[in-house]
Amino acid sequence: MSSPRLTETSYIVLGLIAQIGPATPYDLKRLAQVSTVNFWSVPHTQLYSECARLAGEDLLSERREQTGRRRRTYRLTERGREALERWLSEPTSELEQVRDTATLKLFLGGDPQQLAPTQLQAHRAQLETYEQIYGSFVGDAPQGWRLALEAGIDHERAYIRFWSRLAGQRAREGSPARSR
Amino acid sequence: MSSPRLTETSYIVLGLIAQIGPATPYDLKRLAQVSTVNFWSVPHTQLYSECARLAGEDLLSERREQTGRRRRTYRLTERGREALERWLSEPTSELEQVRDTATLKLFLGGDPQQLAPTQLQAHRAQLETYEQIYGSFVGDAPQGWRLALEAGIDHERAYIRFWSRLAGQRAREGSPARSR
DNA sequence: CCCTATATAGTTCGGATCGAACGGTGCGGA
DNA sequence: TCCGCACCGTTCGATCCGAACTATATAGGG
Repeated sequence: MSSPRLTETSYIVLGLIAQIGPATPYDLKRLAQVSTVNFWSVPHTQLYSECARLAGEDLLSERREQTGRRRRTYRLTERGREALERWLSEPTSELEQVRDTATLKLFLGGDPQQLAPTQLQAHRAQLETYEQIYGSFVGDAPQGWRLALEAGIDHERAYIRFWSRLAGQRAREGSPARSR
Repeated sequence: MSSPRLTETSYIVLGLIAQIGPATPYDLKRLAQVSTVNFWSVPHTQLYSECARLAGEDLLSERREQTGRRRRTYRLTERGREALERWLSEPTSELEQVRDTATLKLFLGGDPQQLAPTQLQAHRAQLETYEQIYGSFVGDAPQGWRLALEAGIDHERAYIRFWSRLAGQRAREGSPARSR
């Protein structure tokens, strides 16, 4: 049991199982791919190790098939549900962490005019994907899913505005060949 | 020399040195803290190891004080500058990666009304910081710095709009006690 | 009924990343 | 002189990450 030391990844596992019921790591993997990826990416191998770890902490219970693939199915324990509820009810003042290669290039001196078209295309495609998913939620999706997706859509729109602005700008002031 | 295998972190190092001239890892650390953190965070220990690695690849040259702190100062080699220029001139279609604890809580069922005030406060403070830095750039900051910061400001505004919307909403539909 | 192709499911392993913690160095002031 | 703090640099173990691989199930063709 010891000191739990739960990370965000732990709560993704606990939280998804809470929403969909008993699941295998593989189920979680597929689910994470379409839902969570937007604001928290987890490599799939970690879902396997994380489930095992949480089972060791008695936050999940594990049942394993005796034959064939010997799949492990996990479900929430009472302790697990408590830990999740506790975490969910605490607000956080933590800010987002972002890693964006294109902005980095811009920062280090990349040419806006050259970067913008590619980024615009990528972000427009992403926005379209999100909107499609959003459209497929009728009333059945949990509130949290809708809200998180709305946040993602907002951000894609912000990126599109940003890169559009750069694309639409004449080569910008005399731009003295800085640095060196 | 071998196969360089450069990561984004590598280019941050090369790029910052290109902009400010010869520097120690400690210089880079302080600089990164105030400039890059917005769209790419690098833990400071990695700056030390990364500089050493790049020197091994002949992309940086290293000179070390013979006495006292024995600081290592790095400067760009010709090869380093070429590698940097090559990377900067390639557009990328990669999208941002985000990790945002608050959105995660929302997604997993956290109460919007409860999360919003804390997030609003945090994002407002962050926006203010950015705007202050932006104000301190008169005309002297490189174009990339201004643009990257503008992107950061756009995103903070998006977050503020988003959380404001949630804060300002009556406890939302009957919100059937979903899940379980 | 067997063979192959494809989707599903799970694991291994080495390298990259991370950050807490620690150990020196230099300087200003008592 | 020597104390204390800010500055500077590094070590180390833990975690994270993902490419690559193995194994299982199933469906369709012959």
